[in-house]
Amino acid sequence: MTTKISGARGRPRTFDVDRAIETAMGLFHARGYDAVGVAELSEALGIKPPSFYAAFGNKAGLFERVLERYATGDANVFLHARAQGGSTAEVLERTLMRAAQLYPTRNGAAGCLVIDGTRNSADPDARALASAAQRAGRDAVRDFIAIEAPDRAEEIADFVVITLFGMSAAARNGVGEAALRSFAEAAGRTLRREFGLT
Amino acid sequence: MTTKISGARGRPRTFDVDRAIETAMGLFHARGYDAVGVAELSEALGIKPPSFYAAFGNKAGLFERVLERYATGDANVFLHARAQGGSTAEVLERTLMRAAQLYPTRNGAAGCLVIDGTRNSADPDARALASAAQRAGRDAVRDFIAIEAPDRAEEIADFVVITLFGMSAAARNGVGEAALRSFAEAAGRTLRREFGLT
DNA sequence: GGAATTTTTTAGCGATGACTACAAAAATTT
DNA sequence: AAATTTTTGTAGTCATCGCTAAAAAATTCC
Repeated sequence: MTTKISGARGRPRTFDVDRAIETAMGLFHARGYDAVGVAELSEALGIKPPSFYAAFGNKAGLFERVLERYATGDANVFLHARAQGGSTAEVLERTLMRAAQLYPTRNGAAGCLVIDGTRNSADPDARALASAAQRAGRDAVRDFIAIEAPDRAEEIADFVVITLFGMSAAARNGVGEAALRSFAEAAGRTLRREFGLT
Repeated sequence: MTTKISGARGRPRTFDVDRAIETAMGLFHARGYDAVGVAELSEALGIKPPSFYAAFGNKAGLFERVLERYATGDANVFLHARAQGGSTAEVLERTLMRAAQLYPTRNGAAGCLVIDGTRNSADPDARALASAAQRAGRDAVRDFIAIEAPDRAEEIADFVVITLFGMSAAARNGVGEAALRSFAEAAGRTLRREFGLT
């Protein structure tokens, strides 16, 4: 159980860092950053706290890795919606519809980890990490909108992110996919009607 | 400083319970239930923990009093919007506009205490109290909508509360009144266009 | 095989969480 | 004034928080 591919010296790790990040992601997503302690994380990862700190530095260090993984995976609804192409309105509508599919409770986790993972957290480091990830996501949406509507990009981006905030909070409160879909569809129509997007 | 109106026996209280509830409301609203400890609450109230527990039973007991006060005051945006009369759409639009005015950060607190005060909380009692208050608010909105649109009351109530969720989360993230207003106005127009309310 | 390196485990650190036993203090009742 | 009732402050309780010192264990390099 200790065969390691890399030729690194020293005693090899007995756990998979990538799997550990996935496990931690599930816990943080389900219950929020503060509510998941290092003791519980270590237990879930099958390691002892010193191994945890040797691998990730501290709790916020693991959270940073988790957010990085989260933001580059399927959970980044805008990134994947844009990759499918189409008009500005089509991409934004698809973004909202992907959120409606993704946000409802699955394996105990609901909503968006970046949006709600550190809400009410008492840890400034964790909050800053989530804030940075959120700003990056918002900037990507705004820059994309600016291609078609540079003058109203900020305004439209606000509308999209507030819509996602509502859907994430609702999902965390147990609202189901059908209601989220209705909300997303209504918001999509508003993007065309109110902001004149095509 | 110990004159008491009531003819109750025993040593009189040296602090005002009503003022204590207001102070605690501000702290819970600004930072969330879990992030405000009993030690900090006691300090802010100018009392020692035993006086705290004698007066409120426990931390959740104080939170219950806080929520009761919050839900019967100006923070209950729907209650006050309905009291001003008007059509269904007018009352719901006014509800959203009041939220846009009320939710931005004031004295460190932002958004809605009932919606976001226990988000990610590890305390099941506190979560249940906020859930009950939230359900009561939603039921009031739904019952009001049902007078004009009984068949679509649930659907429209979902739309309204998800909109409020988004505005509360956005306000807690620092979004200002102007952006909240735009969002509320767009949602108000959706209520008329999509749901045919007058 | 011995030295060097890295991760592991054991066992705990100090700080803070919600909460409380107990007795003194301050009021009313008799 | 004495008894009763209630609140007060002192000084803790135990559990959990994030985190770590120290040494044993498991690998590679020479």
